[in-house]
Amino acid sequence: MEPALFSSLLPDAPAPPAAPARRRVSVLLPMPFAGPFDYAAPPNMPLNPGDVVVVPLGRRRETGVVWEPNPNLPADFAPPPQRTVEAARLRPVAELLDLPPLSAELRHFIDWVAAYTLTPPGMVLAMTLRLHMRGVPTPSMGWILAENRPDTVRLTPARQKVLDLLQDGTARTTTDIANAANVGPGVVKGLADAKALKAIKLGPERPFAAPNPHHNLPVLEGEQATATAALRNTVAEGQFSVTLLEGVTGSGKTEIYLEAIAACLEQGKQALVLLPEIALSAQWMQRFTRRFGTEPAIWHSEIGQRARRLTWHAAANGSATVVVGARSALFLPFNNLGLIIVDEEHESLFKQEEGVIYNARDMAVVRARLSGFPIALVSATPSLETLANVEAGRYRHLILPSRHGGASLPETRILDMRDHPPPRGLFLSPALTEQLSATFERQEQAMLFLNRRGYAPLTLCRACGHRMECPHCTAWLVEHRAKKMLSCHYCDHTEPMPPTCPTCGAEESLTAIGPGIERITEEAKNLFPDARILVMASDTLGGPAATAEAVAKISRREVDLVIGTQIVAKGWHFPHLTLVGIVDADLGLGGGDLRAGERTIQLLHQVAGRAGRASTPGRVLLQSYTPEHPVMQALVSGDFDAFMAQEAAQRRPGFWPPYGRLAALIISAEDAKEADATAADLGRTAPYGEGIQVLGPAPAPIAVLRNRHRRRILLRTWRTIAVQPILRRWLSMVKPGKGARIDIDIDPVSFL
DNA sequence: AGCACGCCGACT
DNA sequence: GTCGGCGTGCTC
Repeated sequence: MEPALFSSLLPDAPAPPAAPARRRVSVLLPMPFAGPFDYAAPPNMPLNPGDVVVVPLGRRRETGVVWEPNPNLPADFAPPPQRTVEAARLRPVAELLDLPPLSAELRHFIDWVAAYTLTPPGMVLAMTLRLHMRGVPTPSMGWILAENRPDTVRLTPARQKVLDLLQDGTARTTTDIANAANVGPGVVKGLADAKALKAIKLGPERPFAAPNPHHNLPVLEGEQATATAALRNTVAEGQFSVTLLEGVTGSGKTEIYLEAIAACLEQGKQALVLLPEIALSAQWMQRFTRRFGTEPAIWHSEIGQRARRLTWHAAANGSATVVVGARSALFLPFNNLGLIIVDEEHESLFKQEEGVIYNARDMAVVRARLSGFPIALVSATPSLETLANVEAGRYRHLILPSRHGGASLPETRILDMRDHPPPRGLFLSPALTEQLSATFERQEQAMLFLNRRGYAPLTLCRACGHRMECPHCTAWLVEHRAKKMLSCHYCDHTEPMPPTCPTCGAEESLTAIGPGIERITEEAKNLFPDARILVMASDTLGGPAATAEAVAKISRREVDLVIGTQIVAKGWHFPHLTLVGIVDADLGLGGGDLRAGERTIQLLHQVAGRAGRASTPGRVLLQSYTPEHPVMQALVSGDFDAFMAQEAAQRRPGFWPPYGRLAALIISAEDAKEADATAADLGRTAPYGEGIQVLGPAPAPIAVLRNRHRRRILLRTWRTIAVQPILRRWLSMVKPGKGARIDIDIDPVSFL
C-alpha cells in the first residue's frame, strides 16, 4: 500500500508538531566536492565549527567536520561560493563524535591549501582525517587476574610468572605481559583461555613520553653557539618568522635546531620536524634521544594503523610534544604547535606529486604564518626559492661556514673522462680505481655514487636495433640482472628478460647499454675481489629497518665499499668514509629542466658531504665529460653562492621561479586524440595579458605514462599576479574530452 | 570518492 | 528473455 495514501486514509491523523526552526550547519566531507554540504543541526546537539560529525550522504553515513566560511581568504583566491540548498532538503546531522575538534587554525590552513593548489577542500581535509580515525578509536584490551581462578587451571613456571606479575592489579596488554614476565604471548593466551585472566578495556592511550629539554645539554661553541642563541631567541619571540639555517654538511645544523625544539618545549608548545624521508630516522633518532632522553612521535606513510591513530590523537590532545615525520605530518591536528623545522628544505621529496599536489616546505611556511609561530628551513644547499626570500628580506639567515669537531670539508676534484677514459665497456676511470685501492690499503672506506638503480638503463638488440621499452609508458625498461627482469621505473611493469630479441629473434643479441649500480657493483667486484661491498638502493634495502642495519654495518667498519643511489646522500654520518667517487656527475644535467643544475649540485654536494666527517680528511672525485660546466666548477671550488647567483641571474629576466610564478596543466587521456583535443581547447582559451604567458601545449617528456597520453601547458606569470583566479576562469571555459583529465600543478618541481 | 541509474552484449 | 559491463550524474 502506498504510504501517502495510507496516511491520508487515517481518520483524524494528528497534525505533525510544528517543526522547530532548523539550525543550519556546514559540514566539510573528505570528498572531492566543491565545498561543504549543509545539514540541519538537531536541537539537542550543540555543534561548533571543528566538531567531527557523522552525517547521512545519499544512503551512506560519512564522517565530516563542521565548517564555516573562512574570512581570511581573499575573494578571488577562494573557490566560488556554492549555491545554498533550501532548508526543506536539509538532512539532520546523525552524530557528534567524541573526538577533539579541529582548531580554527587548522581549518583555515586546510582552506588555504585547497585554494592555493586548486584542490577541492574536502580532499585536503581528507589528508587530516582519512585512515587516521576510521570510526572512534578503539581502546586496546588488557588483562587482569580473574577474581576467582577456576581450579582446573594447571600451573606451570611460565604461567606462575604471569600471575605473579599481574598480582599488582595493573592491567596490561598481552605483549606487555609477555615482555615483562619474559614468557611467550602464548602463555598469556593460554591463561586467558583457561579463564584465569579477565579482559578489561585499558584506559586512555598511553601518553607519549615527553622529551625533556634539559636532559642532556650540548656543549656548543663559536659559530654554533651564536646560531643557537639566535634561533632560540626567534623561538622565544613566539611570532611568525622564517629562518634559513644554512651550513655545510657536518656543521652541526641538527644539534642547533634541536636547541630550537628545546626552547619550544620550554614554552610548553609542540614542535614538528619535517624530514624528506623517514629512512634517515635511525641515526637521527639516536641524536634526538641523546639530547632529549626519549624518542619523539613518528609519522610517515608506513607506520601501522594503530600507531597512526595513536599519534593522531596524541598530536590533537597535545601529549605528543615533538613529532618527526614526512610531509604528510604537516596535516596532523596539533592543538598547540609552536615551531616547525623543515630539514633538507631543498629536497624535491617535499613535493607531493599525486592527489593533492603540494610542496610541504612551502605549505609549512603557510601553516606557521596562519598560526603565528616561527619556522626554520635547514639545508647545506638551500633552494633558490629560499635564497631569494632571504635576499628579499622575508627570511632571516643563519650561516655555519665550517664543519665542527675538527673535520674539514672534503677536497673535490674532477676526473675529466676524456683524458681518463675507463676501459672499453666499463665505467670506472683508472684514476678513480687507483684512489679506491689506495683507500682500501689505508683501511678506510669508500663510496661510489650513481643515481640509477638496476644493471643498465637500456637494452638494445645488436642485430636489429630494437630497444626494450615499457608497453605502458614512453620509457626504456631497466635491466635488473639479479632478478633477471626488465622493469619500468615509471610504472609497476616488469617482465622477464627475454632470451632472444622479441622483434628479430636473434639470439645473444640483447646488449646492456649504460651503467646502473648493479653494473658498477659487478665492475667493482672484478677490480677488488676481496673488498667487502654493500649496495644501497631503495629497491635492494627494503625498508627502514634494513637501511638502519646497513648503516650500522658501515659504521662498524664491516664494509669497505658502499655503492649506492641517492639514498646514500641522506644525512648519514660515516666517520671512516674518506673517498667518494661520483660515477656519472653529468647525469641529471640533461633534459633542459628548469632546476637541473640546482638539483644536481644539491645532490652531488650532499653525496660529497659523506666523506671525511671525522678527523681524517675526505676526498671526492667527480667523473665528468663536461668539467667546464658551472655545476662541476662550483662543486670543485665549493662556491655555491656564486653558482646560485648565476642561476638567479639566468632566471630573473624571463621571470622564471622564484622571480615569477609557474603552474603546470597536465592533460591526460587513454586516447591520444582526446588528450590533444582537450589540450587544444585549453590552448584556444588560454589567458593573456601583461605579465601572463602560456607555453604549450606540448607533449610531456614522458608522453605516455601508465597508458595515458599526456600533454603539458605551462602558465608563467609575474610574481605579483596570482595564478589561481586565472586558472579557475580558464578551466571553467574548457570541458575535458571523454576520459580526459586536467591536473593542475602549482609551483611544479618535476617537468616529466 | 562511492553508489545508483541506464543502456547494450553473452548466458541460465 | 535476464545478468552485467562501466559511462554519467548526484550526494546537503
